[in-house]
Amino acid sequence: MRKALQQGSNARAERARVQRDRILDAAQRCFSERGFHGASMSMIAETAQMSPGLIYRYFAGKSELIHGIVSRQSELLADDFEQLESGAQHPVDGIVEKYRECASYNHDNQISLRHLDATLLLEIVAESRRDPVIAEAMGLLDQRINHGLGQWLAQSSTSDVSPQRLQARALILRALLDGLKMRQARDPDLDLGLLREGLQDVFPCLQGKAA
Amino acid sequence: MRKALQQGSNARAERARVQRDRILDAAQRCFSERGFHGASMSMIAETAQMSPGLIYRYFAGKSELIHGIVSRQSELLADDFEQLESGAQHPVDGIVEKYRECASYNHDNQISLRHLDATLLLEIVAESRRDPVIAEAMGLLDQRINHGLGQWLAQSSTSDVSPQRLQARALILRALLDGLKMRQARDPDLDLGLLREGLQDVFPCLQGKAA
Amino acid sequence: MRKALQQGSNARAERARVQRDRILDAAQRCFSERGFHGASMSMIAETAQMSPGLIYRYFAGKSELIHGIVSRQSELLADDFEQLESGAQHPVDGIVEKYRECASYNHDNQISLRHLDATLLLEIVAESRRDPVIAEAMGLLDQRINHGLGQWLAQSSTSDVSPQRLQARALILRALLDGLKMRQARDPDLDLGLLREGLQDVFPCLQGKAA
Amino acid sequence: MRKALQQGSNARAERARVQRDRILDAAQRCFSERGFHGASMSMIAETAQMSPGLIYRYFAGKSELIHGIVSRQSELLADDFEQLESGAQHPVDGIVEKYRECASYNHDNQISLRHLDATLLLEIVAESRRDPVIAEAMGLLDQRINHGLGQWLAQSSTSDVSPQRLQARALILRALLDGLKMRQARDPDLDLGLLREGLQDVFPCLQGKAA
DNA sequence: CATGAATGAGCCTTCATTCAT
DNA sequence: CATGAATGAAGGCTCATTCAT
Repeated sequence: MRKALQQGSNARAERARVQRDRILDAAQRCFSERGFHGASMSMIAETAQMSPGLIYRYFAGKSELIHGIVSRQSELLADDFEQLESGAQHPVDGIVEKYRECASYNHDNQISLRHLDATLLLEIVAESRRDPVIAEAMGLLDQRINHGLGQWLAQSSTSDVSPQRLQARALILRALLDGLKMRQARDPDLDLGLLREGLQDVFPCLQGKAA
Repeated sequence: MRKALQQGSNARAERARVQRDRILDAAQRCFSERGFHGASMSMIAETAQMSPGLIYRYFAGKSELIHGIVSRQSELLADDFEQLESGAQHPVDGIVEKYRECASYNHDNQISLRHLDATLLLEIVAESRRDPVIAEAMGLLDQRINHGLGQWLAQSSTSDVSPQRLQARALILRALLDGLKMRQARDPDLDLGLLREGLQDVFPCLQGKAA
Repeated sequence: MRKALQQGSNARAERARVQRDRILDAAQRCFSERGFHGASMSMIAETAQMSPGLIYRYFAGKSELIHGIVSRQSELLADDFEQLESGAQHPVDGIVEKYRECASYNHDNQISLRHLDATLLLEIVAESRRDPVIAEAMGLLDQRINHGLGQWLAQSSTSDVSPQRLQARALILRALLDGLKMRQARDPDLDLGLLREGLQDVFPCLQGKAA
Repeated sequence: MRKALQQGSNARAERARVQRDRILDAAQRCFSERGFHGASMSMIAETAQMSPGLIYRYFAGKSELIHGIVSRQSELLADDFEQLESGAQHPVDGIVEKYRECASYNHDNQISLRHLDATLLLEIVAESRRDPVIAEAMGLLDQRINHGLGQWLAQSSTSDVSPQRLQARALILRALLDGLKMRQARDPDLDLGLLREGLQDVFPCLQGKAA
């Protein structure tokens, strides 16, 4: 009896997870295409093939959708850092490759749910300044990225670099990456060769191998 | 008679200029506080102490307000590049100083009309993907910044750097600067010392003096 | 199960039909009283006892309301022509009677939804010159009337009348009828006796029995 | 001295007349092109090459413009009836010719100030039901037309036709003419040959020569 | 759990009219 | 007489959210 109940409960929870994901997929797609303010709840509902009302059973409101999207993205991030830290790929190659991935989707007007559309990201950051719900999600994402970046810098730098300097470089690297994302939003067809060349110039510095 | 007419015309033109500026001031303030979609035309009108209808005598619509704001900012940019190119200040100091200026306003919840609020900038970039009017304004701004940055890099690098490498570095520098702006939006109280330290690490590379 | 679903679907469709009709009724009433531009959507919504937003679930915009009104009227037209063609009533009597019906409502400041208020019709025709949605509706109405009139003239004329002459007479008859409607808008209390007398004078010509 | 004053007064009155006419010309043009509600006072002012405010020195409001247009038209009418009554032209030819005149302007998207655009006329009639100012002007126009039509019918009919019958025929003729105008609004490119043929069929009846 | 009809506040924009100059 | 900047009410329409079914 207990088992049956638990099974029922599990099944229910599983179903909820599936529904939430379906909604987030639709939301991310719509937000990417039309922007946070441009995409309506009904449009998202339609994309998710459900009624508008049902969304509110799983999310408290529109902002929560962003929250959900950012949180989900947060988890995907682990993979990227794993690869970076594994050293299997040169960091420059890693960044260029990642950039190419995001941009290609953007360019083909397809949307990859694995990456946050550059424009959407900007909107989210902007919105996070005014919406505490979104701010919370972004805070978490920020923390993870900082942690991951810090970790990698620590391992890839020589051991005589002071922790503060490490932090400083993390800050710069972070800014560089964010700025690249912003550029992606402005002109999606950036010359990848140029990007690689530029990165190769600065990376030694960031790893302290140029001093 | 002619003189009187011309005076009248001048006075009219002057008044128009004043009104336009008053509106743009109000708009920039409102957009910074509530976002492009969050600030309503009547709110802007109220801030500018005029009727909503009057705004439309000077601007064709809401997007044109952004256009106006960006264009105004575009002009202020010249000063920044002048200072950068004059070499009177080390670029790292210039950037840190500029950053401090923007951030301080941001932090005090005041708004400086001399600087584009970081959050607003993100929104503008995001919106520019969908709104041709805003896109045009941003295109112009982009061009100016790229030109300015290119110029400075060319003059501050050794002469044996290939044009393509110069371009690559401009790209990276641009991204770095953009990313810093983005960071400003995320966490306004950044440690300026850390920022300086980080910049000092990478700038030699960007100027080709680290190879 | 299937049956239940179908019932649900039917009920929904039925409700939609009812709502659409309720809106059209309200719109026709408001347009008749205040004109197309004088009647606001909220006024119509209030008359229909619903919120303004709901109207847009059933009609894409204000013009579509006119479209709906005209289409509805279009269907009622069939009855009129049936009676005309049945020959149960002399055409002159039919026209006078129809005129009396419309005018009486008009005169009592009541509005009959079964007849298009003369003033409203004029507005619709005028608006159809500028609004494609309305133009389409009027085009359909025109076609039906022309067809009906043509049919009746063909059957009530002697067989030796050329098709072109038939067309010419249809044109004149149509103009006469339209003009009567226009007169109705100008001075609603027209002497019906006079009208009958006048019609009796010209009808023989239109049927070719006066040559 | 008196003379000078009077001259001044005359000149002033003359100037006023010119200004009024200039405004009415612009208004008629704008109304014809965009409709009563679609043409704004500023648009009319611009067309008349003056400031919006100045219009209000000569006309109390938008409705008065219609009033002025209709009144002016009223005077032009005399010529038409004069020609009709002179008998220099067969009435059928006269009507067809008049129709052609109006339609040709309509069709070429030019606007003749000598004729009321068909669409505008419909709007005016519709508006006259709600606006007393316009109603008054239309009342006058109606009266003149009725008088003119009555006069002509009386002179062109045989003397044994009763006055009531004359009235009845005037009513029908009026409706026919109005309806033709309405048709002009609906489909501007009407076959003139067809029109003439149709008119030739009914005119004998209207003149009582077919009974 | 799911639906989707319904709400109603609020948005951007227009425009007839006024009035200080 | 003339200007045109300024007003402010109103209009059409959208959409996040709720709730009866």
